Amino acid sequence: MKRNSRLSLALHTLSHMAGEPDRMRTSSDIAEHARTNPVVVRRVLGKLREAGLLTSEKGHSGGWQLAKPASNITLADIYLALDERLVSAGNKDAEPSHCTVESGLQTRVGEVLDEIENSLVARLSETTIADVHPASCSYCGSK
Amino acid sequence: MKRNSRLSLALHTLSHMAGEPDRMRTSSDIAEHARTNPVVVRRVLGKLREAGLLTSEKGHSGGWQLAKPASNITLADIYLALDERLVSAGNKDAEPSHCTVESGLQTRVGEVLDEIENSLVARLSETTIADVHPASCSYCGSK
DNA sequence: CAGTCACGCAACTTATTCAGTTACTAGAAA
DNA sequence: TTTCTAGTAACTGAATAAGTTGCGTGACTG
Repeated sequence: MKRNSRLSLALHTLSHMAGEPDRMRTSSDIAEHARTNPVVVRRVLGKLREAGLLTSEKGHSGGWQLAKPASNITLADIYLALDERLVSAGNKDAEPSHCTVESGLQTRVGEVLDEIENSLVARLSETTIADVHPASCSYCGSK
Repeated sequence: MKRNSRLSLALHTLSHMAGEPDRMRTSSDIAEHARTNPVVVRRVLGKLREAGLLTSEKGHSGGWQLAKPASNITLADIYLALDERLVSAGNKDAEPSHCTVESGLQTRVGEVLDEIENSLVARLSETTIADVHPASCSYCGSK
């Protein structure tokens, strides 16, 4: 795959699920649709389950389902569940610099990036899975 | 270094320059402050020069300078100059899917990610280098 | 003019990340 | 008991990007 594939895969899968919330999907089904591998799917969806967005069941007729209505799942939920930090890179080691100006500036740059990161999450929280795949979707026979 | 290092390096360097706009800085100076390599610095700053944010001069007393006032350089300018696409991953190959629902959904997911990307750039355009390193910076003797 | 300094650039090396893959275990239903 | 599915660990391979080396080019200096 390519960059941002986790977020893209999650978004894709959950949007699919939003179309038929009652259907149980196996990781193989999902992987086939997303053109990837069942293990990769389980890895990504596992994070979403930990965050309470999905449920999974083992055994016959097992698989994955949304844990709550699509309109209650925002892109921020997904983003945070995946531990993505696209902008601020999670305030690294930050070994203190020799120079005071340097140190102060490093801190300031980190602050600014954090602010941007927060803005991004705020923006993501304004869109739900239901917005990505509206009930009026012309491709789905609404069942 | 680590992830997002280009954006971080650029931000750091330009903020530094904002403190003393008239000073000519060599890539070695900058690399030392940023704890990295002169060639890496030139690679990143070269992109910013292409975008008209910086100027560079060869030879004795050569180096790098801001091409315009710090308050006229936004984070979006930097972000775009670096060709970063943190969110939308730049609408890849997109081989058409067999399935109509699939294809429509892929398109839709791409649209959503593009919208988020645009929001991010809009947010970045609200902050300038001067905001990152204000003239009132307590660390710098304002000269 | 010769020497030095700095950018420009290409090529290579190294480290990291992550998707992909294989193989196995555990649990639930038929 | 068989089968189907998730869960997980371990490994592989590709891609990305930083780091490094070396050399060319242009500009200032003495």
